[in-house]
Amino acid sequence: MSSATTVLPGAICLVGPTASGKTDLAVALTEKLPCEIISVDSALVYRGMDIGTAKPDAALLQRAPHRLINLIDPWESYSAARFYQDALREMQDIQRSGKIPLLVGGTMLYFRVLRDGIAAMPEADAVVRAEILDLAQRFGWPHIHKLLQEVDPDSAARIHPTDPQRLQRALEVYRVTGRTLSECWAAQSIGKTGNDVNPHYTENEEGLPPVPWRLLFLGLAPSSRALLHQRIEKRFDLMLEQGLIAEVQALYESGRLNPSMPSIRCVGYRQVWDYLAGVLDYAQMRERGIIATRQLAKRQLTWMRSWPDLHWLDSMDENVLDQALKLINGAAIY
RNA sequence: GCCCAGGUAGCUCAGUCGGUAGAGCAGGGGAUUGAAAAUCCCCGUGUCGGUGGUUCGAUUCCGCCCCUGGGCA
Repeated sequence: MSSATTVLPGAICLVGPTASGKTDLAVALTEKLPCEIISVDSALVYRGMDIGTAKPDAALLQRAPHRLINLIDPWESYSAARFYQDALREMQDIQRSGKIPLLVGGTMLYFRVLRDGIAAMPEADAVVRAEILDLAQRFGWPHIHKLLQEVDPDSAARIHPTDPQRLQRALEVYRVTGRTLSECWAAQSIGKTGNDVNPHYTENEEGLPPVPWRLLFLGLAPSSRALLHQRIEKRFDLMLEQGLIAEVQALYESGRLNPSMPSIRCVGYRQVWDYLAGVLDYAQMRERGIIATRQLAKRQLTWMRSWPDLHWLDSMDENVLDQALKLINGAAIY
């Protein structure tokens, strides 16, 4: 068992809620260890969305390059499965250069997909989604739920009749493949950790397995939630000062975007969009932006609390860097 | 000082033709498989401003008082 474990290459995963200081710690780590950063963030993938996503600026990127940022335009969409393939490719590339991948971010589903793998399913199908959406708008989502119940009762039992995103996806998978979600999942056993999987994995119709890497999870969070909230408020105001509104205005005026798109649903962008559309006044926009960021941080912390083998680091501790190095050395990641 | 409109959950408010009250937001908990910074589910006892009166019973009707906003002087 342990002999199989030792052949696996190691990677460091630094996770934390928004505004916890992940980037600072990651950059500091690159200066102490032979590692390279891979971003694990569903918002940093968008080109032209810099201020509101707290994307590292050019000077910082010069010092510490980040992979998997600025991949797509805001009218496109990314996916967890695409992240898996992109991240694995970058991890292997970093490994070949003799360095350690340092995966940094707060998109916990992406980390989860690396850790557990993902079943073989079709990618998003714009035409089928539009058909389902049209039906939903005419007859309501509970009607979609009934349709799903007829073809995939397992999923219908699991998905709430008012959850548009999951209902749409489940019915989409069935209409495109003729297979139910449960059937797709059954072909792929998930829930194992990457540490236990056979390194000689293959990508096939059974889906993507847990990545054949030993993943060391470091969780960065401030010791008090009040402190994090303070930081979030300050950072949102800083974004406004730095020109968040102008950044969103450019997107608003591009004519290619609307508030139902994933990019415009990002925290901050959604609220400024509503401000530009006259739905919110300035004070409401600011308040809701801050609240939405706090709620995001809370959801991220919830994921982290349930994460097995997560090593906690206090972002307010001045010796955070030493603590992190100690954990990495202790895990003998290289 | 007078007139008007209000004072109900942390906030914004609805409501009770008199039988002690409920939405949204906030907050808490939980889900989470190709949009995840997304999407959804569950959780609501609060001297109904104070005080007297009418009443079997008042947050609801009436009187007085206090507070807030607007108007008139």
